[in-house]
Amino acid sequence: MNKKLRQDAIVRVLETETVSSQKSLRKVLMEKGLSVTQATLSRDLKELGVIKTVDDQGEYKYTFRENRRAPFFKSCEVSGNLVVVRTDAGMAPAVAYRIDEMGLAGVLGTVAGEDTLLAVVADGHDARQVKRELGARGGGPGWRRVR
Amino acid sequence: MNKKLRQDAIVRVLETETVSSQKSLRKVLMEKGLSVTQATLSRDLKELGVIKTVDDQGEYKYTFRENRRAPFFKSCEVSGNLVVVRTDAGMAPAVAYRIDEMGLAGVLGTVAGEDTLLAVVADGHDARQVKRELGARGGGPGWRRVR
DNA sequence: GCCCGGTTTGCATAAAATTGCATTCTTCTT
DNA sequence: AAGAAGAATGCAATTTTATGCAAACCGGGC
Repeated sequence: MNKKLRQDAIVRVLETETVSSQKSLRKVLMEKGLSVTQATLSRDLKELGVIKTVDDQGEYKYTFRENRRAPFFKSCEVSGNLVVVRTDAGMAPAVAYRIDEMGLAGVLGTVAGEDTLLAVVADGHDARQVKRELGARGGGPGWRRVR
Repeated sequence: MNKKLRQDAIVRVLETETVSSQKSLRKVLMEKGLSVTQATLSRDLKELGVIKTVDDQGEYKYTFRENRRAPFFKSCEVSGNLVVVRTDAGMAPAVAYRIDEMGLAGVLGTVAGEDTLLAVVADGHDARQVKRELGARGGGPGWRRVR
């Protein structure tokens, strides 16, 4: 599909350059050989959760909504009845706390180190389901949010 | 000054109602007896760091940039050569880690409980200065950011 | 292949936001 | 109190963004 391609390109552009209008974003994309209209960009940006913010110099600039959300965790994998969650350095206890707070079905408890935590899943429950639910809550960059 | 009054009102409105355009924000303010033009609102919103986001229902809505920033800490006080920082539940270790990372002059080390941490300041250094520097980095809601 | 449902896109236009400029209001200074 | 410098605001015009609608496109079943 062409849409995904284009939206990926948009993400890449916004991550590297400062863009302050859909018109100029369009120009950049055109130069990369991606032909697209401003109308489509408006829809893409809405879909991607891109917003127009004001930077330090007081200029308008497009950025990702996600940016501001605190990175929640970096990865999340299953091993047997354990869910292994990696976080930013020092964040594991905080994340563990949040997970406890969520009260996910089947989670017996969590143990946090510095940048890793384990969630222990009860027998009879599926750790992969827990992983899925954590995934839905989203991680940091890399865990592209599903809408 | 009238400007502050108006901007405060804007903050209050955006905190309580869903507003999706400057025109409708204007209407709300007018009803509250605050006469203002859309142009001024554009400037106010820019100044306040208010941005147009997309909510869960896929509708446009104005919100504060600050919202998305992870609450860093809730309060920060000095007692002797200690800086006492209160955080959200479970966040203290993470915040302590961040503070260590900042490498502030005069901070010998930090000790974190669950929602409170202490930063120990060396003799000859001023704990109040450390507090000031932490404050500059900003806390969560309540620590209104200075621009 | 051909038709059907859905999704995506462009076009044109409406809606919304930003800005230059002139005017008014504030705050100092003298 | 008068005047000057700067901030704030309205107005009008421009620029930017959003969207209704129709055409183009895609994937699946027949």
